[in-house]
Amino acid sequence: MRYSKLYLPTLKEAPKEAEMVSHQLLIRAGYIRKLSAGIYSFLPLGRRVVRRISTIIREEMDRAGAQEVLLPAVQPAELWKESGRWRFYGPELLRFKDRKDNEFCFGPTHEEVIVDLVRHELRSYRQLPVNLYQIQTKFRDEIRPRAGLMRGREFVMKDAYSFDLDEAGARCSYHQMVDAYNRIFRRCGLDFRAVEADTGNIGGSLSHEFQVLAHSGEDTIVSCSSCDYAANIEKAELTSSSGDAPASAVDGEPKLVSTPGKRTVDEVTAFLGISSDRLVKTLLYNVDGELVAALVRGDHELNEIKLKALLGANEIELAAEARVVEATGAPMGYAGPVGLSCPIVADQAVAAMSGFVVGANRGDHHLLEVCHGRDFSVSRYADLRLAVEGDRCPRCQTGTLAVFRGIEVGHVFFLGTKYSTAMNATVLDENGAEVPMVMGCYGIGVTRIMSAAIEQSHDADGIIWPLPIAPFQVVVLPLNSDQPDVVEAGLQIYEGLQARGVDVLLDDRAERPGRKFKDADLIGVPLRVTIGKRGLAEGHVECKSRGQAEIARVPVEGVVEWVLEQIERENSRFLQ
RNA sequence: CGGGGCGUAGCGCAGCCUGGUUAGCGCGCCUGCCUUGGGAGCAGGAGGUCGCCGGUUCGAAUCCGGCCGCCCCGACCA
Repeated sequence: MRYSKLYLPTLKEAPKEAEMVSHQLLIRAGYIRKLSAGIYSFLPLGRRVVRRISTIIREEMDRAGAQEVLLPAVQPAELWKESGRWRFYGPELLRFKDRKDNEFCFGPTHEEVIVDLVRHELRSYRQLPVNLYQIQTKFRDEIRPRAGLMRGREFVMKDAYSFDLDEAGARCSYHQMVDAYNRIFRRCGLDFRAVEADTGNIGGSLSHEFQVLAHSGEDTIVSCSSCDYAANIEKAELTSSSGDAPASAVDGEPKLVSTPGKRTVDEVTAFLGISSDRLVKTLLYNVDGELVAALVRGDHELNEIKLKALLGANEIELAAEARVVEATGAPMGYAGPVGLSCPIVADQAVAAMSGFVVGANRGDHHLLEVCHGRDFSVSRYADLRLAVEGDRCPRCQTGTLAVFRGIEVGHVFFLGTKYSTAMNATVLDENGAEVPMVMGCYGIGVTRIMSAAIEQSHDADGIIWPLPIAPFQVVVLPLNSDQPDVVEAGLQIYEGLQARGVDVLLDDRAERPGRKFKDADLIGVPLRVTIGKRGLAEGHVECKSRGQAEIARVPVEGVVEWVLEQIERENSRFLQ
């Protein structure tokens, strides 16, 4: 491709709306433009990256035995009513009516459509397993779209759905997808982790997320220092360590102490001169309408997902201030378990404590030397807190957990028969019995990968694409557009590379060198061939990798080989 | 939805508080000259419903009210 013909508007300054690096660079480097909140156009460069990523995904999905389909984006409400999600999906589902007043939605996901497709055709266990996937645009009316492609409303997603006769088969399909995903993200040149994940509202029992490691990631993940355990922090289990041995109550009774104006853990512990692990936080939750108190040690954070699971609740939220005041008889900040009438659950670490500090359910007062069992009773102890750096690994019990930030680029779910049962997608098994197919679903955020790759790989000058997903593999810069020999050499190298199947961008603009360098760095093409008149006079050009400082002087006739070698080397790094 | 901020040329911004000539600046764009190893220089030029609607006023980018859009934090998120 010749730069002079490329629709590639680059910007010197980032639009103020972009805060995150990947967002700024995607706009500045001419990959995307915003149409509306969370809705973007992809310019040629952006389109190329989407295509590169999609190609890798297709190759690996096909290799894993899945087959590509293309499903409708617009879906009739009837299907969603059948699965029950028309009611449960909420405002994130973009709904509208056609001219005949029939209800539709723009698909945020395609379980309903795929089940409908398959239930009419798959009738026998002999036809299973089947795994169908598609790559297409989804729309989710996010509460708050942000960070460009990272959390858009409209986005490109690969979604796959597997159908098996039984659970064992479905598990096999699931693990095939996990393998395929590992290959896909490795081939995309991403530094990522597969982590155990919460299944959220989609349901099911087994789930993994694929998280690209980046400081700016929205998700927090933990991974073990010695075994391969890794999990989203929402999901990370904790076992009670030896330090958490149950404490026995000592004789005595709580002491009421005045703590004027001290509400937060920090304020109270500083005021009393104690460390925060000597205090127990009392959090009042509204659990499906009922009030429940949850206790965690002062230096710990409650994990709401664990609390929700423990209580088997549909909906939990921190109780509103008025409710807290009503239940405790005290202003916010002074809640405590002693004398509370609602059920009390506590983190297992609290079980190991005795003689601790809690709120007194009285304004400006706390209680010292409180013991559970003696001063109040806990209906259940459980693992309720958020994991932190250094916690013992729940799997191997020897390693410790490290905390990372991640960007979720893929998510696989073992669905079971939730949708097949709801929508009556059954086959006959070998005994002639009608059984619901066992499903799995597997998503990859194609456009989000673009953002994630940039978050992970950029510098002050711009993007540094991993070679496998770069819009071009090489950029050729003839620096002096007024020197026929320089222009001619550039053209020869360009054509030579094209002849070998290399995706090459020739900067044939009559721009000054500085601008060509700046643009090349900004758009992030991994390999660069620079042709200057002085070097050319000596028969060489300069070859460089975007992410590295070294410049190799290569004879003009050796450039094509140099590039091919680099591509070969890069690709082998990323599997293939 | 709660909190905060913003909307003036393609992009980044000033002007608004304290109303008053043709609404400025930088980048980009066009023409010419010049220049060609890290976003050059000089000269000339084009480009604006000041987000929208209404109000106050002799007069509104500026003051008031309503609405819309966008960004950030939070809640939320197969």
